[in-house]
Amino acid sequence: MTAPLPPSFAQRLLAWFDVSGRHDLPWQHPRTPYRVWLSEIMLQQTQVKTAAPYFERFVQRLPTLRDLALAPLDDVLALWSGLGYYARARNLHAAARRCLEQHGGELPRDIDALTALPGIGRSTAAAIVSQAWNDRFAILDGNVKRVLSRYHGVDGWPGLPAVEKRLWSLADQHAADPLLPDSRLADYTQAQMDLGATLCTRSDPACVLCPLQDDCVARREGRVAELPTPKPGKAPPQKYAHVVWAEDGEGRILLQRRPPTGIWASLWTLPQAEDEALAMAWFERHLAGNRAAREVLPCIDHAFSHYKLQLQPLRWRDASLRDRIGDNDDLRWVAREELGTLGIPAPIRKLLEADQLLNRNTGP
DNA sequence: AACGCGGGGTG
DNA sequence: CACCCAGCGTT
Repeated sequence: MTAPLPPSFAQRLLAWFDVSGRHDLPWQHPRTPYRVWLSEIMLQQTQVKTAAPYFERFVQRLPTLRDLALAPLDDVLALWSGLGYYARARNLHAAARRCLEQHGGELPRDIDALTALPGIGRSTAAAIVSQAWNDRFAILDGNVKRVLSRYHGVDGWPGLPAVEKRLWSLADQHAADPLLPDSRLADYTQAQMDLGATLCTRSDPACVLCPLQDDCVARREGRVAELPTPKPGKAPPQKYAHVVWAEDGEGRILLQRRPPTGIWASLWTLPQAEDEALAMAWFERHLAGNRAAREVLPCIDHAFSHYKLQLQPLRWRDASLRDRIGDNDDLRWVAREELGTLGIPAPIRKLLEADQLLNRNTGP
């Protein structure tokens, strides 16, 4: 069971809408089922400013559902040209023809019959019946997802099924508010979209003007900029490398300073090679000791913002630098006690210090 | 569950 | 340039 919602969500939204909502959108005058339907289709993934001129031209050329159904598809596509997502136009045309055949030339008022028409999903069907007939159905478009994510502090990308389910549940609860009058479902639907489009915008929302600011969870917790959770980016590429862990007879570790730019710039780390062969070659080039006497340690996984790195440590004990390559500024033996005084990448430090801990606990 | 569709706006 | 926008249908 969830706690009862503040009963004033819809009321405050409506009071705000009466004063500050958008009342002059082309499809509001007159607000007929056909015009509402057409506007909702045009506004799928398309902003009002972009769609408005297309809407005006479309209804001037095809003023009724019957005109649309009887028009050649090519005419409809021509009116759509430049709007994008042309499947919307094909679906619109097909749906109009089906209305002519199956629904007496009218758009059905039944939500399931609407959803069965091509191009009309759950949210669009709800937007149509609520705006055209004041029927009590919740919408959940991008605007409402953003408003509800912030207002209720819902974490997670709204595209995730579990998150979307939660948002639908919240939208349904608000629409069921008994303080939301039967006569005002059209305005309530429009008010949510107006709030999302004009105040509760994706970036830099105008919270000080928002009618919901007093009990908005994101506002209270300072998480307005973090919600809704952005769509996860493409999986970062996985990269691999080997690191050479060489110790001398006294247990000191050979560390190398990274170049001044790039990842881990100027930090001290284990010498790194792109693959096993290059790691072996690095050992051969710089170190004297039994090349074959290496330990293959468990891999280390580390995530950067733009890629993931898996490191394969190879360890040699009792190694020494070849005579002709002595200590220099970028390569040095470091005693375990010194590790704390150097800048070392977290995963490398963890690797080295885990070993130190192990030696202390189980060593002779 | 993931993807394609698309032109336009935005940081 | 990458990402997002009054989503939906397909795979």
